[in-house]
Amino acid sequence: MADVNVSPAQRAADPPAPPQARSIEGAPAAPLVDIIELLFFAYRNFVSDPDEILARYGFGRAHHRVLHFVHRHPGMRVTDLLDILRITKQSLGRVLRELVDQGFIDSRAGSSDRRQRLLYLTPKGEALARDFIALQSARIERALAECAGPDGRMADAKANARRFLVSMIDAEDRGPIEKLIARAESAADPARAALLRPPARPRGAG
Amino acid sequence: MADVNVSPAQRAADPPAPPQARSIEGAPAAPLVDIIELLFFAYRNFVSDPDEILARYGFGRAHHRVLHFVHRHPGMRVTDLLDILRITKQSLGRVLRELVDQGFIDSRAGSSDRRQRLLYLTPKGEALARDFIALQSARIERALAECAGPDGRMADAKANARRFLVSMIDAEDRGPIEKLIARAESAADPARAALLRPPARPRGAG
DNA sequence: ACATTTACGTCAGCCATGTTGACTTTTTTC
DNA sequence: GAAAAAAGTCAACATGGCTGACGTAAATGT
Repeated sequence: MADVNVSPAQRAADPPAPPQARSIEGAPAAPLVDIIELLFFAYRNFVSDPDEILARYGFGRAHHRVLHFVHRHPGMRVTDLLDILRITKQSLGRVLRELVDQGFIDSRAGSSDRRQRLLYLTPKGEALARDFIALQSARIERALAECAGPDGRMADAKANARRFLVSMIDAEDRGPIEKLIARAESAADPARAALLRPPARPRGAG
Repeated sequence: MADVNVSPAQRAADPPAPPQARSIEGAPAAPLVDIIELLFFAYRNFVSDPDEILARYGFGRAHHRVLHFVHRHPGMRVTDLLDILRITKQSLGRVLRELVDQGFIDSRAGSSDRRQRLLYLTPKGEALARDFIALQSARIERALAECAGPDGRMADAKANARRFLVSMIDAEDRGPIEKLIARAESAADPARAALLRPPARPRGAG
C-alpha cells in the first residue's frame, strides 16, 4: 500500500467537522466500522494474490473463479457454475469460451443427459488452479499462524475464522454453501456425491 | 442463494475425475480451501448489502466506497482518497463528480493550501453513509453474536475476527491501515490527527 | 524572479466484466 | 408430439477499472 494516510494538513483549521456518527436511534453504529474496513482491505489483498499469474495468460478474476470451481467440482454442469457464481449465462459464456479455447477447460457432453456440458480441467488447468489455491492458502495459513501465536493452536484459530465467515453469510445460503464445500472435498468419493438437488431422477436416458 | 448445488447427475458415470489435489511438494494445500471459498461467499454477501439503496440513487459500489471514506475522514484530500482506494485519478474523478453534482459531497478548497480540494459529506451524504454502515454493521453484529454464543463474550468474538482480518492484510500495509482506522475513530479530536505523512510543513501560505 | 513540482481536473479511448432481451439447437420430459 | 430444460449465441449497453495527454492554479525550491 503506497500510502493509506490521510494528510492531517489543515484538519484543525478548515473543517466544520461533522460530529462523529454517534449512536442514533439506539443503534451501536460506530464500533464495527473497523471490521467493515478491515474486511475491505483484507479481501482486496486476498483477491489480488493471483493477479500477476492471471496477467501472464491475459486472464482476469472471472477466469480465476471459473477455474477454481471447476477444479473443485470436476464434471459440474454449466448451470451449476451459474448458480454458484450468480452471473448470467452470457457473462460466463465469454470467460468459459476463452478458457476452453486456450486449453484450460475441457467441456464434454454428459452421457446420461446429452444436453449437458460437463466441465473438467485439463492438466494445464489443474496446474493453474492449484497455483492459485497455493497462493491464497499461504496467505491464510500465515494469518492463522499469527492468530494462534507461537504456542499456537492453529486448529482453534482456523475454527474461529471459519465460524465467523460462515456467520457472515446469509442464513439461507449457509446450508447449501457448507454442503457445497463438503461435497467438493470428498469429490474423489463418488459415493458421497448425492446430497442436494434431488438427483435429477435419471429417468429418460438413464 | 438460488442454488449453490452441483448436480451429482452423472458424477459417478462420466468422469475421469482428476485425483483431488493432494499435497504436492510438501504443501498442505487442500485444508484451507474452505476458508478461501467462505471468504468469497461471505464477502459477496457483505458488499451486496448496500446494493438496493445504491440502486435508488443510480450509484454503484464505487460511490459507496468514496462516501464511506469521506464520511470517516472529513476534510480529506483527493490524493488521500486515491491512496486508500488505489485507483486512478480519472476513475475517482467520475464517481466524485457525480457525488458532488448530486449533493452528497461538498468539495472546498483548502485554506492553507488552496490547490487542495478537501472533501466533506453534506447532511444528505452523511445520512446515506450512515445507512450503509448500519446495514453492514448489522450483519457483522449478528455474525459476532453467533460466534460468541448465547452466553457469549461478543468482545472476544470481535477480537478474534479482527485479529484474523488484520493478519490477512499484507504485512507492510498493516501499520498504515490500523493507524488509518484509529485516526478516523478519533476524528473529532484534532489533536490526535498528526500521525503520519510528515505534516506537509505548512510553510508557504501558512 | 523564475523554474519546478504538486494537486487537481478533464478529454479521449480502451478493457474486463457485468447486465437485458431475443433467438436457436439439441435433448429430455410429460 | 408438445413442452421444458440445457446450452450457446448475437446485439446492445453500463460500470468501473486503465493509459496517455493536457491544462491550470498554487506552492516550493534556487
